[in-house]
Amino acid sequence: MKPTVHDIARCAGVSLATVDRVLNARPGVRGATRERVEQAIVTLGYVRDLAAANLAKGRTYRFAFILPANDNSFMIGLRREVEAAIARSSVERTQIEIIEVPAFDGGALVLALENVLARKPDGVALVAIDAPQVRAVAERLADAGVAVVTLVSDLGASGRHHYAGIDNIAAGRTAANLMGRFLSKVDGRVGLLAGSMLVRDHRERLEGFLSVLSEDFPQVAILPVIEARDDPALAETSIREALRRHVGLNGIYSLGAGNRGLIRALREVDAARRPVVIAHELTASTRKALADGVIDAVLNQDAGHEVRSAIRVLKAKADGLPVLAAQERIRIDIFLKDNLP
Amino acid sequence: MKPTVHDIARCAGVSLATVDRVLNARPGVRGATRERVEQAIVTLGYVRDLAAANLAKGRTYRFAFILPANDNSFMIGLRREVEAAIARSSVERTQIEIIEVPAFDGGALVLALENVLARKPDGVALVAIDAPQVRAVAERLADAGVAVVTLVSDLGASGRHHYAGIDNIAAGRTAANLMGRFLSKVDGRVGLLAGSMLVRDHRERLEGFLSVLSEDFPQVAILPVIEARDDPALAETSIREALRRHVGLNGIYSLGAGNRGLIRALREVDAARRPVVIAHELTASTRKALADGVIDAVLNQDAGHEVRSAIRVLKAKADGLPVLAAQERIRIDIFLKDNLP
DNA sequence: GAATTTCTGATTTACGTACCTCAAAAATTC
DNA sequence: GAATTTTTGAGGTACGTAAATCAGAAATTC
Repeated sequence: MKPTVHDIARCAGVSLATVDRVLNARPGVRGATRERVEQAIVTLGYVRDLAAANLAKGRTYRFAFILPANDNSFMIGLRREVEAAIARSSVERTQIEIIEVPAFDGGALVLALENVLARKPDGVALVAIDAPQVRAVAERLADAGVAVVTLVSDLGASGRHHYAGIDNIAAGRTAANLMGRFLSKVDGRVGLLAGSMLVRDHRERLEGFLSVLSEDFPQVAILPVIEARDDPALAETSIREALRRHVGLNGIYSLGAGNRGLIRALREVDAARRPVVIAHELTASTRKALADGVIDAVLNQDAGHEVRSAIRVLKAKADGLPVLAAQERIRIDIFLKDNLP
Repeated sequence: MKPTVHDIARCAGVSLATVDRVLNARPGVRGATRERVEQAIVTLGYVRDLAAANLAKGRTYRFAFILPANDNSFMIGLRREVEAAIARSSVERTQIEIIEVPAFDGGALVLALENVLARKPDGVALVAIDAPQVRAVAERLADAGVAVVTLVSDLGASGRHHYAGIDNIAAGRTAANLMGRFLSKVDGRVGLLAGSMLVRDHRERLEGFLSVLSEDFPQVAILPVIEARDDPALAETSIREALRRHVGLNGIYSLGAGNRGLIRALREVDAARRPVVIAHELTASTRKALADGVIDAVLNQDAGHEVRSAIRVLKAKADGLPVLAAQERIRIDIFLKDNLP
């Protein structure tokens, strides 16, 4: 039988009230007594029944999710997943608020975090921009006892308790490996389409991609990076132009979001002369492009998993519990046209 | 505020006892009254607080996991994950029993299932062999109110409530896609190494692989399938012989487990003349082979996720709750040497 | 050693649900 | 309409924990 607080009281020879004082770090227990109780807890192997404790406390976890007001499919999907979590909130004892901030705007993010700090929720999840000011506010939040989890894009280990997202260096390296092997011609020329170098995820993908390409596929030439701010229209014109200018362009790695424009530009090219294309995030448009053979591979992060994982971690941090690292690792999904879910 | 049983009682104008009778399907309530209560439940949007209910009931979920007594790394890892779940059982209100049966032995599996049926647990998870007799016992279990979940290898939709494993046809198709694209030579010859055609997962991988290869890469020739019963020693000699006999062999798809033997045989070949190799399950040996360039890609299913998912689903089924399909989808991980976790 | 402060024990209520008993009310049967 | 059965109400206890009160015991201070 699982030991309860009563068993501890009996084992330590103290009353229930004293056990409660020790367990909940309330004052009014002498050091010697406290140790006796802690000893009893260890010897009996007591673990607090979280369900019963939350019931007694009537606890609800208050969390804030700060999301960029981007209108690309991935961010829309991410928001939808947070909304789905809100719909489950009565069952999960959570109370989640979504805060939208302009995309790629460090100042706005800092302001939003400061507003959150004033309300002192149990935890915050944010799609980070890894600027020093952002990190500073994040640290103040952590100091104030608020659990901080970065989502999708990271902040560096110092600024947060946990990162719920993929390893973007590995993603870039994987893209390069696939690109190198899919390019049958040895004299490949590869173009790169990014969102913004302000966010860490894009920078890391680029870094990983370049390092593997130069190490393992030195014969492949790399063209200058095009930054399109995850904007479909901008991406479309840039790619169309690049395709026209660089006639030997036979590979494109799109490491950001907003692939609708890229795909539109690609569809204008003859199937036989289309470059090998690797993109990120499985959305309606990338899925269709993959099925049609316009895109060759999609690296994906599952927004639903990220949101659910972030909530689990926020809860654990709020309760001072450890997180199961293996369970919370967000994986890089690789989709070819044959393993579309 | 979340409505409680008290709110229902007040809203329906009945006593708490009557609400309880309706909620727990106890007899002694007139049809008209029952309807009034059900109406109140709907209008108030009541959802039973599972934590409180389980606390009151002192409930523990009794589950049985039937695993093949295979000694390949994947099955050992799977068992370890179930043991990890057992270690969490006091927190998760579960009581899990592991039952080992000889591998690839339908009769033994049937016997084990019948023993389980006699004890009537809340749920069973099994690595299935999809024989008619196995399906028949599984159906009897389901009829007896036991939740049945297949793990890793499926049984066909009729025999179980849920399948916690990857889509093996898609896995085979994916392997073929990668194989076709990785083989730079157009006149490839591909060898196939399987465990046993008795289990559905191996059959389905083979089916998917062959169909994509013949559709999209018709120039690739396929050699007869080698069945090695997931036995490393058997695999080693078979592959060594195949490599000697078929000098033009430049691709191998290992769709079963027990890759240690395959890898040993491969290491004897000159790096320059090694075939493109795609295998299943990330273990210590396949991981090392991947890092060393002996294997080119590994398709993996995360045993930890499968076990945790199976438990979540068994709980949901035991409580008559729906499962979140998106959350429980087990994904095909594709590992290259650049995205090893 | 008296006064004060600090600990500790005993007891109670509460969270939301399950499950039990007993009596009263209502409906049904004869 | 009396006897019977069925339905309903009222109330309690329990699960494991949190949080509170209040009295008394022990330690500390002067």
